[in-house]
Amino acid sequence: MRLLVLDFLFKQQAAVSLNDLEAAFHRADRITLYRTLKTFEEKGLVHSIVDGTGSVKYARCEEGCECAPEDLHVHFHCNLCNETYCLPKARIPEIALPENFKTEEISLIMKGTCASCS
Amino acid sequence: MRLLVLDFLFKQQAAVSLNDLEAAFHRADRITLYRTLKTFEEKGLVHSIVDGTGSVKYARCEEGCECAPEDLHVHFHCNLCNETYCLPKARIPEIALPENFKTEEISLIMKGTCASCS
DNA sequence: TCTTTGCCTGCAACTGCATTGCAATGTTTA
DNA sequence: TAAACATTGCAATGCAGTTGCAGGCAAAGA
Ligand SMILES: [Mn+2]
Ligand SMILES: [Mn+2]
Ligand SMILES: [Zn+2]
Ligand SMILES: [Zn+2]
Repeated sequence: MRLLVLDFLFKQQAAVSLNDLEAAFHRADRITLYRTLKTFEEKGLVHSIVDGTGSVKYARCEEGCECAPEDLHVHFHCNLCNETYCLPKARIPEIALPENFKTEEISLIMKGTCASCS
Repeated sequence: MRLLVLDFLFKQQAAVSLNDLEAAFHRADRITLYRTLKTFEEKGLVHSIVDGTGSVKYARCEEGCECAPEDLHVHFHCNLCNETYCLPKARIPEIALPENFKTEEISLIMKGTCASCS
């Protein structure tokens, strides 16, 4: 099961929600798929994306990704096709914070119209 | 009711969730508070923040804010005190996107330790 | 003043996503 | 083979967000 899911995830262009997975593997139990995603995330195979649509998306991590701040990239959610894409080439720039703020994670979500939809 | 909530919101340093409001106005109904926030957001008095904690936060808009891309600022979620702050002085820099991506909204959430907690 | 109209509020119910407990099944290891 | 461990499926639960409906209140009109 996990191998099938991993294969599926690595073939996707866009990030995948639990519902997407369920639709692709209608013979597998929703909970199994849920735990599979959690396991993959824990092991650093995928990263999760909270894009504000209400359902968390998952996408594979780049080769050698540690999910560290320097590995972070922008995510883009298209309001037309409703897909969320990783933009690994759009790195998140340094942000100047007020005194004594210590950053551990950054999430940058852009919304609009993707290339396929425009 | 709305006047009380508006006054409360404008006094806060950190963004406020529906649960926060409910705790502050335990005599008011949860739904009324919910709809009050929605109304304020619709009228441009507050903006909502999806910080990935599972509950949406609300904070007042700056004077003259149109919630347009140029009004956008960074939000910071402290993992210790669990508060989410607006950082209106930390503007979101321009991000270079691939060809044909059109941006309508940007959300930049930073997580870490805030000044009060460090 | 009396009535109509529209807005505000509260209760109840419902949705959808995420999460956990537990038992059954399957797989590895001693 | 037997024990230990990992994976899966079912059921149930929690929680944030959302909607329908009806009563109450207050402004606007007759
Ligand atoms: Mn990504
Ligand atoms: Mn803000
Ligand atoms: Zn699109
Ligand atoms: Zn803090």
